Amino acid sequence: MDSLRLDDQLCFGLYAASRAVTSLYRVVLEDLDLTYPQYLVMLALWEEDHRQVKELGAELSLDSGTLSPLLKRLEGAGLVRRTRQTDDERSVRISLTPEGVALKEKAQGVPSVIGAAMALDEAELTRMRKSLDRLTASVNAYRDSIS
Amino acid sequence: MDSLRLDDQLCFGLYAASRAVTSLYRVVLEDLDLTYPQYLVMLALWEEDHRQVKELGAELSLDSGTLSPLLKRLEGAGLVRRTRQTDDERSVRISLTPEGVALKEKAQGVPSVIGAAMALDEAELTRMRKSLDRLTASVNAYRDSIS
DNA sequence: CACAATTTGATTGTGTACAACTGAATTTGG
DNA sequence: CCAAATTCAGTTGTACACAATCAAATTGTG
Repeated sequence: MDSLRLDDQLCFGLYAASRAVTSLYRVVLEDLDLTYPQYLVMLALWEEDHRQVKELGAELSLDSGTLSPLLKRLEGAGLVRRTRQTDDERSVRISLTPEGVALKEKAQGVPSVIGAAMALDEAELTRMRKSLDRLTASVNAYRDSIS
Repeated sequence: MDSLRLDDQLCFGLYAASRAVTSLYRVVLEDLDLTYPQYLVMLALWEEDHRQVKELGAELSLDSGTLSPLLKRLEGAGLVRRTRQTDDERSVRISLTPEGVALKEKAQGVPSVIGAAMALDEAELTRMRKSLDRLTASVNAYRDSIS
């Protein structure tokens, strides 16, 4: 299993599955004019509004190089507002606009469509999620240990 | 399980795991001066040399918009050659240079490092790969059916 | 043969990802 | 109290992804 031929069965599977899911979201989110990463940010804000860029980055494992332009696009679309915090001028607070809050209604149908497309039963879904979480943790720990 | 809160547990897990694995490859492939997608192309060519762009695209599910610039970078690095086919001037044949062939030796150690980092036993690895493959197939089929 | 449809790769434009760096603001150690 | 270190967001540069479009070459059909 250490050959260059079989090596990537899992890694490539992961890479392919991730792109497939993203491309499904592309179609499903077309109505909302959101990309998948933008949708993730909106999910985080619907969950808890008024977050620092840093907090969003920690939750989604994305850095400012990705989030800054993404948040500007969401601001351009009128979904969020970016305001400097008064007590700490370094940090920027991201808040939903009324339009951003309202978009949550339109997003209600998304999960069930995605769920239907995945066609996995509850047990397999749970098992997979756990495996993925452990995989991410292992891989990140290993990467940090060697670099 | 259809709430916006829980929706993305699996999808986000997939997204996060895929990025984590790619970031591990970034470190591991540093020595070879390859990105992960470039490594995938090299794997495909080590497996079978002299392939059309179209064939590589089919194997990796990547289109020419991704592959054309990527292959030019590999050509710039001296790893592959791009030649127009004489019998069909539309198609471009990608061939490994001696340097490209030689790089395979340096890549021998990659799979075991990745395998160690993932820390999954054989059974879980197999189960996960199968789940991912089925997931990809379901999701792609569903996407095609609605768009 | 003519010519419309298809195939193939390239190009353009948008949007992530992420490393590396910058600059301003804040915190901390002495 | 103040210089050094740290934090935070933003910017720059490189490299995917992928939709849309294009041009050239080939193929199928009448």
